[in-house]
Amino acid sequence: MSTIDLPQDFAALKTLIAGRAGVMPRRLAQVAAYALEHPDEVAFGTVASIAEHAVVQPSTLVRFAQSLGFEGFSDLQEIFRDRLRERLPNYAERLQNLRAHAQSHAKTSLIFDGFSEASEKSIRDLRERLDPAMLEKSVERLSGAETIYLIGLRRSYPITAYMAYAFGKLGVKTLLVDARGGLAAEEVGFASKQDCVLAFSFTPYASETVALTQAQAARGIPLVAITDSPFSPLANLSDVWIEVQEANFEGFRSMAATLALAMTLTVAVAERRGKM
Amino acid sequence: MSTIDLPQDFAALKTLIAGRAGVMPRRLAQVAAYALEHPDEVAFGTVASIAEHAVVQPSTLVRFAQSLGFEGFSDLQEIFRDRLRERLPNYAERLQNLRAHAQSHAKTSLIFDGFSEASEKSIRDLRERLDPAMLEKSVERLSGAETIYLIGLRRSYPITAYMAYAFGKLGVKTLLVDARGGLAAEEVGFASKQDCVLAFSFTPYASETVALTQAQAARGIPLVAITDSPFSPLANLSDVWIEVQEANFEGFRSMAATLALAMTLTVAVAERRGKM
DNA sequence: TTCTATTTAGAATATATATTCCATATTGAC
DNA sequence: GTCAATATGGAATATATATTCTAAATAGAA
Repeated sequence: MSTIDLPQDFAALKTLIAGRAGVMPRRLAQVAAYALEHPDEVAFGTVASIAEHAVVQPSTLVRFAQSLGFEGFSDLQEIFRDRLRERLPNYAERLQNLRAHAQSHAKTSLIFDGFSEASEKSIRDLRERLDPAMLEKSVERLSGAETIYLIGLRRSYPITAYMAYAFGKLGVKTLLVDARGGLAAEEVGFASKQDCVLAFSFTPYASETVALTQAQAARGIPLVAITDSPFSPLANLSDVWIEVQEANFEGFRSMAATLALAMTLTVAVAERRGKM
Repeated sequence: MSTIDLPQDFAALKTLIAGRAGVMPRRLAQVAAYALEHPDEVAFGTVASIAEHAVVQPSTLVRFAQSLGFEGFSDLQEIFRDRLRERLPNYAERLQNLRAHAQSHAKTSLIFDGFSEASEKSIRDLRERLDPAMLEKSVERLSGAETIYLIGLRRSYPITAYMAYAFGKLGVKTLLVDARGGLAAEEVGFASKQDCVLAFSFTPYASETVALTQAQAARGIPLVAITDSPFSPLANLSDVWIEVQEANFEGFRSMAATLALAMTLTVAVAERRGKM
């Protein structure tokens, strides 16, 4: 059996197994049925534990994997694990798959696919993980502010730039702190305790963002932080902070989840303001 | 340490780790940060492989787990595995819960839901509609340029700001045309036929973007346009243009699809450049 | 039925993996 | 600075795990 037509993802594996369902020896068919019915067990279990559940011998699992063309059971198990971790195949793997299936697509489309998937995954993850109470607290704090100071550099700058624009249209007073004129520290220095700082920073945390935010926190200016880990230098500066982790493709992190969150904050704050 | 207060699920684990983030020894903090950032790797990896990725010794992982009260690393790993097990089958359920929960509790969560769905829909739509041939042409034209002039104002400014940042990191020469100093027309006037203009504009097309782009097209500068309709004033300025329609929530259009496209162009152009 | 080709069970083995241990390094209090 | 307490690196070890192997069982063809 050649290595070329090995299934690379769960869908392909299912197809392969379904195609052979009729001509499989009894015990192998038993394994196949169990595997498709309990994919989680297969992903996490050991050969021994899975064999026990499927009521076969451990060696049967190995033979099953080999009969599908895998070298051993571990290779087959990887497919089940990838399914759970929703691993986005990287560019090189995509190209390989493409060649294997001889479909003629454009290379750039693959890259677009990758970024689309990263965006979708990021949003899905944040939907599951976002803490509604903390979101509410953020909106409350921001809507209480006279002026919102937006701090975000490098990768986070597009986010704050968007918010400055949208808040502007909605009549919420903001100050976009950028490092352009080298006056960032002076600008944000005008913030008072009636204002609020909204800071964005992600690994590797831009030192200027961290320094500016720390300085304001030390002065007792209310702060809302958006960052990617409890270990972020922004996380321990404020009791109100939101964790956002973006998936990446080829090392380029999506911004889709952060942007959706930014839009949410913008609209929610404007709406609450309007009611007061 | 007693066994009683051991975290039983991922959320509790995160809380526990976040609480100790400040008072953790260096290497243990390093493990904690890695674990929260790459929960999938921790779920599936071996002590050796995880240690390698986190750049610590295998024994550090065991000590980390023990410092949290677990008997060994394997017990801790179970929490990470449970997290993945729960997710896939219950996803639809969780979404429903989120909606139900949001309705009773927090209005802001509903807004976030709305923006998430708009983002997901936008990306899905673009994946279906994007013409690979036109995408390829865009990459070709952009990668042939000496300098890429990025034009995008208002809602499109975050996109061009992102591209300017990412292109910069990748060593591709760009000029971000913004209206800050009122010098946009002069800046973009330096463009030559060896360069390329990449313009973004969506309804209602910002007059300045349209004017700047028209002027350059009239001078014969190569142009790639990203816009939202064949009737856009940008669409008939260039034979190379891409249509992107974003879904909106409460009148606020998503930017997820445009951003995924922008990332694609950035990476594809940089890659093609690298090969020449 | 009889014979042959497959398939299977289970033990044996080789490999991978988590954990422990201890000498060395680092940190923090005085 | 000095000392004690704590943390770390890396080798050693015990354990778990996948895989292989062989005799026995089963199925299929004549």
